[in-house]
Amino acid sequence: MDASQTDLTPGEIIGHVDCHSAYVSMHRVFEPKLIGKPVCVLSSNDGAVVSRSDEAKRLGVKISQPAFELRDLVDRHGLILRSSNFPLYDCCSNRVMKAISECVPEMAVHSVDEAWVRLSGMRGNLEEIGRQIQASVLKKTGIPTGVGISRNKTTAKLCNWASKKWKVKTGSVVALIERERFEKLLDYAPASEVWGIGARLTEHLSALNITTAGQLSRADPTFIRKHLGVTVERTVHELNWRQCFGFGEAPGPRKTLASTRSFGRRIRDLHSLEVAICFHSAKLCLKLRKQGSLASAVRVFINTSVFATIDARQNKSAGAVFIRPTSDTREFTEAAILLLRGIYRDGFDWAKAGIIVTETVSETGYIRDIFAPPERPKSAQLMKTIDTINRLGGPGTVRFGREPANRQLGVKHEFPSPKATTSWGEIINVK
DNA sequence: TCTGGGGTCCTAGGACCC
DNA sequence: TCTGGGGTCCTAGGACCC
Repeated sequence: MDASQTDLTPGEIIGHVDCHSAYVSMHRVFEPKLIGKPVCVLSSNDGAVVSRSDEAKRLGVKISQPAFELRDLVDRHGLILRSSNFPLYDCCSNRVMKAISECVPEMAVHSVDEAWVRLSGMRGNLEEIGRQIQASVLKKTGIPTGVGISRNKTTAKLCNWASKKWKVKTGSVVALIERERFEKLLDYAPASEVWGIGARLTEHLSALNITTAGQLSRADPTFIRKHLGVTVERTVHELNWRQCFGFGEAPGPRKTLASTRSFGRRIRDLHSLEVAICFHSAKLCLKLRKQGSLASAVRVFINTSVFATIDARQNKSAGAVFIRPTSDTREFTEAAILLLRGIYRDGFDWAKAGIIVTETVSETGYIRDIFAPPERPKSAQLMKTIDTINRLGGPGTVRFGREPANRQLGVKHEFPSPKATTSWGEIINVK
């Protein structure tokens, strides 16, 4: 019965801030000539669109559209493409988050381009506070944002949706903290725009004659829980002005970690897959050490393309448990290679490979298995030394023999942008 | 020819135990 | 002809997010 909702804390005010066309805006900061032009950022391997400017949207470009369909727009309408540049986004994201946090008493990062802010108890007009956040982030980082302010996360996000829908009229800030005004928005907004309602749930809801956020808010929570699960029930409660999703202070270390990649071309031999697995292994062990975790369980997978014909399609995976959890690249790689050899089959066009650490434990304070083999001597010192060299000299400065020399793993990257934040040679020049 | 990567939470179902 | 029931743990898969 209980969906762990609580009645609204009196005076609770939650805001949601996100960057407009995040990746495109971040490229524009360092390449101002892109401002006002139709621009798309592509996924790794230049596969599909992950971010597009308003101008590109007006040309009809869709999120997730495959890049090869864009050629005509590039030739005839001047559409500009950029390959993704994750170090750049990390750097910009940190600056945006810092700028937001300087405006509010409490902030929680939600994703690379979104943050929650708690405005409860702040004095003054809420819409005005939203505009101040927006102006401050723009001034300090050059990134435009939208702000939605309401009573809980779900309603704040819906307000932010409205701020984009009526960008000009609202100046991309919408604050609705009275229920009556919010209900008008509920009846206008499609159910698919509610946070937590994706494509599949939209279909299910539609079959139940629920197509607007307002209809969803009036659905029977017990019925919803029975048919669509407890998460959607919580969403219904939140639309009804209750609070089910906590503000979410700083999250702990990640429980699962993954490193996966599609290859730029198909792979048909075990050796090439081993090279890729060694690359992922080194990357994951670095991630583990950075967050102070050890891997206690791991899974390796190899897949053919999802677009391959049925009989040419294979998804293979195998997992293992570490009796003594580890973040030592040598041990981890050995285990991963053994798993890979167990699942590899000749005669298929492998398109993607990866490793998922399915279970982690804290470096300090986990209980040792008395039958576990002893740790390799000086493991921690060796890993620390490697990490220090690679931090100073750049990723891949020192690596194990089986790791690939080319850290791109043959991925396509045809439309690079200046490495303005990571390379002295390409730093931006202000005249 | 060419269609991302990295997370989260929840649930169903099988294995196993007593 | 009869053929338990309930708990826990694990895994796979579904659904979501950005």
